Amino acid sequence: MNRRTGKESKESILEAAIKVFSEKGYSQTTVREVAKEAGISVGGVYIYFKNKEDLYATLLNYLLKDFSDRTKETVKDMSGPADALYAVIAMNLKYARRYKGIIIAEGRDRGFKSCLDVKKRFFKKQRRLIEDIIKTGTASGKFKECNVKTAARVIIGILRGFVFSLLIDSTALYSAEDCSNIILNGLLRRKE
Amino acid sequence: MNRRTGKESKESILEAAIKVFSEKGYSQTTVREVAKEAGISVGGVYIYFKNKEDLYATLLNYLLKDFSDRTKETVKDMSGPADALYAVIAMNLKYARRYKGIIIAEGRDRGFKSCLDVKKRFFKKQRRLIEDIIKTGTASGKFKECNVKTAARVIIGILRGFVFSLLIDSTALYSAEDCSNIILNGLLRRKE
Amino acid sequence: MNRRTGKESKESILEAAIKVFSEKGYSQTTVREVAKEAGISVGGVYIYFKNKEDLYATLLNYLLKDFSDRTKETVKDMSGPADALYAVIAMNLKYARRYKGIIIAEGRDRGFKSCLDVKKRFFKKQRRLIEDIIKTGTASGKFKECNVKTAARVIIGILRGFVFSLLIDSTALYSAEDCSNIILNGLLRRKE
Amino acid sequence: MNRRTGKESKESILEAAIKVFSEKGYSQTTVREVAKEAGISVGGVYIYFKNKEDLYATLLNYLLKDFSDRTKETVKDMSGPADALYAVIAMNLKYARRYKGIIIAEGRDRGFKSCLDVKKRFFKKQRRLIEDIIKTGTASGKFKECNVKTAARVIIGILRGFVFSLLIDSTALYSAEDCSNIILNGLLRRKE
DNA sequence: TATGAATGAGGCTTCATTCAT
DNA sequence: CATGAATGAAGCCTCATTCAT
Repeated sequence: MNRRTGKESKESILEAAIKVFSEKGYSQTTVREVAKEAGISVGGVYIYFKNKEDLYATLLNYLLKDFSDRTKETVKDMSGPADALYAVIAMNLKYARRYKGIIIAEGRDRGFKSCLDVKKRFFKKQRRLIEDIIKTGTASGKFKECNVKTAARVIIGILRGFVFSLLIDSTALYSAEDCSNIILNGLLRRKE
Repeated sequence: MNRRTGKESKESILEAAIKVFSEKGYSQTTVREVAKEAGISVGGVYIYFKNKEDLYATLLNYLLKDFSDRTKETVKDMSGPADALYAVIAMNLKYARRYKGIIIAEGRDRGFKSCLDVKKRFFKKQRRLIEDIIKTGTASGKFKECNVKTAARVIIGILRGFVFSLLIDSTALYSAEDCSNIILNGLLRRKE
Repeated sequence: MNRRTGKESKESILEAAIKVFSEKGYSQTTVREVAKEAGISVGGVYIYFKNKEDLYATLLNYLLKDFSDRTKETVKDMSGPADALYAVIAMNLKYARRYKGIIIAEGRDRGFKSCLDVKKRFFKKQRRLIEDIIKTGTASGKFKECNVKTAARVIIGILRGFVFSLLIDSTALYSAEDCSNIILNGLLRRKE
Repeated sequence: MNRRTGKESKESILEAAIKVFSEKGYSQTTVREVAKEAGISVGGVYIYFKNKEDLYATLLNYLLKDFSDRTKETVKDMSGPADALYAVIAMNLKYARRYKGIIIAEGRDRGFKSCLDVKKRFFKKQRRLIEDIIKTGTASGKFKECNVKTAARVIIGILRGFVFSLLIDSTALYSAEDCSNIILNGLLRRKE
C-alpha cells in the first residue's frame, strides 16, 4: 500500500499542490484534486498537512524560499549592478511563468495569517537584495543618487507588475531585457 | 416599503457588490452578503443579475469603464507626456486604494469568460492611452526613441505592480512621484 | 416549495430532532437524518439552527423547560409533601420513557457549554422544587427533621437513577409507587 | 525497543483505554488516542482487539467484573445489612468518581450487543447482591417486610443515580452516609 | 418586482480499519 | 508481534440558485 516513505509522500503532495494551486488558485482547488494528482487518498493529505490552509502556507513558504535562494545565488555571480538587476527581473519572470497563480495570487483574499507571515518575510528579503544592488550601483557611480529605500520599493512594485501581468495574460511575453531597460534608463531622453 | 425603481435597485446592488467584493474578493463574497448590503432580498439580486458571475462581470465592466474614462479625461488636460504619465500612475494608485481587491484581484482564478473580455478591452484601452503618451513624448523629443508597443506593455506591467502592491500590503504608500520618477528617469546615471 | 412558515419549519425540525436524538443519542444522530425526519433538506436545518450543537442545546432547553413547568404545575395541585414527591417521581419516569436518550444522556461527553448552562439551570430549579417539598414536609411534621439541602441533592440523584435506569434498560418498568415508597419510608423497620 | 509480551501489551492498551474512555466517552475517543496513551501503534491495538467496540466491551467487562468482585468482597466483611448496603453505596460512588464516563455512560447509544451482554450480566450480579442484603435484613428483622425484587431494583436505580450525578456534575460530592441514610430511613417521620 | 425559505451539490475534515514492511 | 502510512466512507456545513407566494 504505502510504497513511499513519509517524506516522499509529503513531497509528492506538495508538488501536486503546487501544480493544482498554480493552475486554479486557492479557492478553486479542492483537496481531493490535489490528493488525486499526488496519487494519494484524501485522508492521506491530512497525515502531512493539518488542513488546506496549512498545505497552502507550506507550499508558499517552500516556493518563496526556493525562489529567494536562487535569486540571491544568481545575483552573486553578476559583475555589475545593472546585470544584477537584470538577473533579478529575469528570475521573477521565469518563476512567474512557472508558478502561475501561486507566487502572488490568492491566499491574499483569505488573509491567512500563516501566509501573510511567509510573504512578509519573503518581500523583506527581496527588498534587501534590491537595496543592496542599488547601493552598490550608486557607490560605484553607475547608478545615480537616489533614496535607496524608496527606489527599492518602487522596483519591487514594478517586479510584481511583471509577474502579475504574466499571470493574468498568459500570452504576454515580457522580456527581461525590455523590462530592465526601462527601469535602468527610464523614458526621458538624456540630455547630451 | 418604499419601493425603488428597477434601476435604483440594480444600482444599489452594484454599489453593494463593489463594496463587498472589494473587501473580500470574489470567492469569499456571498450573494447573501451583497444582498444584505444592498438592502434587498437574495432573490432580488437574481432579478437583475443572471448569477454571481454576471454580477461580478457587470461590476468589473462598470468599474473599469469608469476608471478608463476618468483616466482619459485627466490625461487630456495634461500639458506634456511626463505629466500625462504621472497622471496615469496617480490615477491607478488612487483607484487601487479605493477598490482594493477588485481591479486586479480574483475573478482571474475563475477564468470567467465574461470577465476576461471585459478586462481585455480595458487593458487594450489603457495600452493605447499609454502608447499615445509615449508617441507624443518621442515626437516632441521629450522621450527618447523606443519601441512604443514594448515600452507601453512594460509600463502597463509596472502600473499593475504598483496597484497590486497596494492590494497585498495596505501599509505600502507608494507616491506617484516616486513611481513616475523611476519610470521617467531610470536608475542609471546620466552621462553629463 | 415552502409550504410552511418559518416557525412551523423550526418546530418540525425540533420535533424531529427530539425523536431522533432520543433514539440514538447525540453522536449517532446525523443532521441528515433529522432533516429527513423533519421533511426538510439538510441546508434547511441550518437556516434555523447554527449547527448541530445549537440544535441539540435548543432542544434540550425546550424539553427541560417544558418538563420543569409541568412538574411545577403538577406539584402545585398536590395536597401533601408525600404526594408531591410521588408526583415528581412519576413525572420523571414518564418523561424518561418518552424522551429516552435526551433528558440526561449524552451531550455530556461533548461538554457543550451551551448544554451545560441549560442543564445547570434545570437542575437548580428541580432542586428548589424538591427542597420546598421537603421543607413543607418537615414543617408540617410529616417528614422528619433533616438537612434539607443534602436530602434534596440525594433525592435528585435518586431521580436521575430512575430515569437513567429506564434509558439503559427499556424493559425496566419502575413504578412510581415503588420508588416513592422507598424514598419515603426507607428500608429499616420502624421501631414500634 | 524493549518489546513487551503480548499480555503486557494488551493490558497496557486496556489501561490506556480505561483512562481515555473514562475522560471522553466512547464516541469522542479515537483509537489513535488510546494507542498513543498505551505507547503502542495504531495497528498494534488491532492485534489484541478486533475493533473499537471489542476494546470497549472488553474494558467494560474487565471493569465491571473487577467492581463486582470487590463489592462482593467488601460486603462479605460487613456485620449487618445496613452496613452492607452502606458499603455498596460507598463502592459505587468511589468507582463512579474513578471511572467517570465508563460505568454508565455511552456505549449505550451504540447499543453494542457485546456491551449489553456484559452489562446485563453485571446488573444481574449486583441485583442479586442487593437482594441478598435485603433478604438478610428482613430475615434478621432489621429491615421491614417488602417485595425483595422490587426493592432491589429500586435500590439499583438509586445507585445509578448517585453514580450518574457524579458523572454529570463533578463538583457534586455525594457522601455515602447521606445516601444510605435516606435509603435506610426514608423521609417520613417515624411514629414513636 | 420582491421575498426569503428551501434545495442539494459539493467542499473540508475525521477516523476506524487495513496491510506492506 | 509491531509499525504507521494509507484508505475511503461518512459527517458537518456552506452557499449559489430557485420558486411559491
